[in-house]
Amino acid sequence: MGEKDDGLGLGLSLSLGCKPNENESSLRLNLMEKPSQPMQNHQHRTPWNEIFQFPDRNQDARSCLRGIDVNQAADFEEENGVSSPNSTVSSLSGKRSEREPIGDENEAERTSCSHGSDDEDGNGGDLSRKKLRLTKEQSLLLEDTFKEHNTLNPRQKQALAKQLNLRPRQVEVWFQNRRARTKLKQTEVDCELLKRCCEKLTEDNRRLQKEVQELRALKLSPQLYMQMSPPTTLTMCPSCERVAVSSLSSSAAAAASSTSPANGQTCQSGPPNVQRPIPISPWATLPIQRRPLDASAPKS
DNA sequence: GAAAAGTACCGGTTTACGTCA
DNA sequence: ACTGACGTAAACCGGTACTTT
Repeated sequence: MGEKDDGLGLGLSLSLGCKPNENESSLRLNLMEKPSQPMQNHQHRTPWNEIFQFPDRNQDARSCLRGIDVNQAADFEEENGVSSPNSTVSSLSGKRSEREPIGDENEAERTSCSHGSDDEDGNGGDLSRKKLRLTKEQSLLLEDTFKEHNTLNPRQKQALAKQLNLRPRQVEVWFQNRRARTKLKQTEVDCELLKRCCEKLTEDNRRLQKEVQELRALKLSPQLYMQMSPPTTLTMCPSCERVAVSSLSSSAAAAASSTSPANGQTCQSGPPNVQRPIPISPWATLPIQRRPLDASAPKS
């Protein structure tokens, strides 16, 4: 895979020239569950109990939907091989089922859904996997835990599973799916943002192309060319090719006459010629036409 | 250091379930 | 009441990356 963006950390940097404070910015939804806390890359996993500690350990004081002290609860599960990703109901799954300890599933078998009875631990006679919808309370607790941290270490998984009356594998799957959902949502938002940026750039491009066309047309008709109001976009010194400011006012034109002399003069770094203002057209600083539009133009 | 095993995660897919017309 | 389409979410599969032995 390589990128290992770990779901929420979608690093789509949308720096396509969109101004950061434009409307697009407000479009960006805060789908990152923990934006200030980068998702733990599983290559450098930090033990959850180091970075995810609930401040209040008094569980009785909280609702059951808030803040499991997994470090305490995990003690109950300590004896079970913690980190085995238990497969679930499917007896058809091959390699995962092989390493699934069957014994500890009995308790969590009932997922407080009405279908729990025919679950048969996934190894019974029913070959079809039964999908057990989580209850509202289970989902709430899972969501709450996910907001605290979107990955679980084995201990946390065990404890959460214990609290939820689920299998650890179910908790693991839920977290995986939840990360995938979050990433998908973030991707959708990013796509929308990119789309807007693209539309804006397309519009800018269209406008600039139109302006270029107008300028080319005007250059072919010198009379109009001299009477034209200055261009709204960039101008350039013909010799040094330095870009001047846009629209030339009279004073700016005078300044431009001193810094960007027309008629083949270069803008030498000398004292500006203030005594002899050169009457130039506002187009005097047009960019050099390196590729003549009309190669058959008179050369004199 | 190389190889194998174990583990955790991810993307993609399958499938059960709930809803609605 | 039944049914089929559809969306959602639970579960699975194969692969990758990393650690441990």
